[in-house]
Amino acid sequence: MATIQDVAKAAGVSAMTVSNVINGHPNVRPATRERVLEAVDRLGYRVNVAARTLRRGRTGTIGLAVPEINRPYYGRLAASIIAAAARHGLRVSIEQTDARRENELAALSLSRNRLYDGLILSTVGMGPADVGALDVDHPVVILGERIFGGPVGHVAMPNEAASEAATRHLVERGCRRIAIVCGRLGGEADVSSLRHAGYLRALAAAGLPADPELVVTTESLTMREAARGVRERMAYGLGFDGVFCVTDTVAMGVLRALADAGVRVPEQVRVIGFDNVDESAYLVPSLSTVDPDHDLMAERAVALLTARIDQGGPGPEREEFTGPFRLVVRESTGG
Amino acid sequence: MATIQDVAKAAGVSAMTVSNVINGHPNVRPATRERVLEAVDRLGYRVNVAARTLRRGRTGTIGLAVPEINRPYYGRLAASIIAAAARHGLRVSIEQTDARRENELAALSLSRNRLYDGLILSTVGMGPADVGALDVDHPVVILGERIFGGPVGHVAMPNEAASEAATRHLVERGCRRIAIVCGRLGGEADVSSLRHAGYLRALAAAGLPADPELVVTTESLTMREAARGVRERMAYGLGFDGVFCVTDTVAMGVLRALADAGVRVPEQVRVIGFDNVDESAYLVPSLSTVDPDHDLMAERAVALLTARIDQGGPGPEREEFTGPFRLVVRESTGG
DNA sequence: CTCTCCGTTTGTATCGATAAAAAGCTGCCA
DNA sequence: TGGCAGCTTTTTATCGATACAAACGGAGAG
Repeated sequence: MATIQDVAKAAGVSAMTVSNVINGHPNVRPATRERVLEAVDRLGYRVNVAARTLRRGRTGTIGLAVPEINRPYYGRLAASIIAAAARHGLRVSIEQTDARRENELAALSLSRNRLYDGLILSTVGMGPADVGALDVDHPVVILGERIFGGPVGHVAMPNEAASEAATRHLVERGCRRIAIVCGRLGGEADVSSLRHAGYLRALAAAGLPADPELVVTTESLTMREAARGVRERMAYGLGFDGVFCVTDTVAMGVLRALADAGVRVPEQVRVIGFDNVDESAYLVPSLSTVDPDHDLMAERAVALLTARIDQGGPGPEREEFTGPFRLVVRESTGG
Repeated sequence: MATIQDVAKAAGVSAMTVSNVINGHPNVRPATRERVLEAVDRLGYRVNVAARTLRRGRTGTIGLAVPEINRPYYGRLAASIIAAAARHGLRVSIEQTDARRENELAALSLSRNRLYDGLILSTVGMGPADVGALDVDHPVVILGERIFGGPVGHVAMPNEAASEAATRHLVERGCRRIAIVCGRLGGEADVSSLRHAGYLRALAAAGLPADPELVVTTESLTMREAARGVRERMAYGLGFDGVFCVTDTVAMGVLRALADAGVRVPEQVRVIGFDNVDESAYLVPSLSTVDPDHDLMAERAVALLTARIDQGGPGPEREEFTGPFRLVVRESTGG
């Protein structure tokens, strides 16, 4: 594989001149540039990114750590982030954490290896006890909830407001006993707790009682667990006429469980989700949901990160951005 | 940020000894190892991957280029590949090509920048004219179809056989006018053409005529295009009682279009897909499909790639692996 | 005809880690 | 006590690109 030295020799110039040409520096005579480019072409020279990285101290790559890329929401997110990063001239390397605390911590420390210029992390498993890990000395942006401190950027969804709007929509469509399907409620600032809070607010605003029996908690936010949770709940009879699902993936599990029980949607039960993944519009019935503008969130996350990268350190203080949302009404709530 | 030199100084040893400790080399006295580890810990030392890469000539990262990570099949694939790569001690960097030829070519040349030790590429846009681009001098594994030459590894699905089995399944369930929804048929070895061939074989074996009107081709294999294609076809009346969809994503679009037209599945029309993505089991009706064992394919792709990486060059000759498949029968074919 | 000045080019040092080879050290045996 | 074998540790050189400063060369001024 040709090096910059080889090119220099072939073009009859010094390595520095080749470097200057490659990097588009001014003050290179056109004739020289020509000669160098011709040699680059002839030898099929490609810059060695490792060497450049070592010298410059930048890798040109950012890390993205998500629980599992194989979930519609994270796939959607990753696609947007890769596109946004490309606009900033950065590549994206993906780590899967399986939503496990130790893997999230490992991702944080990996980015300390200078493997990435910065890290975008979707925390799910870490808790307040890990606040120390967020006291980082390199650029980090947390995507999602469970933030607790440290000099990191933070991009969040409008969880409470959007959940309240989604639940209110069910109320407006005539639902009186509205269930919520969510993950475990730890009382912390995780996705389920925040969205649960919005759900409660909507109930209160409508003057509806908050029946604990209508809160279905699952081990994880997967289709399988959601379906299982709803089936168990229905074993005691259909006690609800509306369901707010904390994610669209959860909603898919719920729709399946309702279908298995012969419950018609939206006639008997109305269902609404959260995320507006691509599949939601094509389900039968199509799924009403909250659309959080993934592209904007991704763009902001990358922008917050590049700002921190450009200023060299982790960034001095905490920065936050909460995205907008839009209710998308479809068949599952009587569209 | 502390370097290996700083650690060496702090521990009162040479940099080499620190390196030996870090890399778990034998012949380091336990007491020394202790001292070094203590210093590493105290200074918060992390190895600089760029420097290591420069010296070793390996990056420890492989590239994965797919059309769009935000499609269930590619998400599923990426998840498996990331897991498989992790088992081989490798990280994965993802590029999105948007199924466009020039981006696929760019991915091939990027991997030449020594950014990756090797590349796994899902070709969709490239054609036989680009055979020259595959005459690579570094490790490459092509995933999927449209292979045409060059010293690359190749992992393929059992397209024809599985498509034939899927179509035969429809025949066995009593379908007599079976449609296929696929992408453009260029006559080349792309996914649509191969699966279309399997479909034709099954029809021939069953003594059914191959009616060109039953071939619905779409611009791209997305839910949107598939739904559009089926709607257009049905504008002239429902002329089929079974549909073989070349991917599950296509099937989702088809199911939606059928629902819009008030056609009942499987009573009036039976539908089968290909890929067995996670969502398929939860659709209503749940989708019969072909399960190609993604984990195995991913493991093989990574194994082919690491073999090529370990032997230094692109690898001498062409290697192929075609996975197994399994028919998964669910509600959409009368399960 | 010589001297500056400025645009261009080059030499040198360096980023941090590690392979390979050389040098130190121990302990053991003759 | 000398010498050797075998473990440990250090020295040296290098991976390839680039920042910086110094050197070069040609044009125009005096």
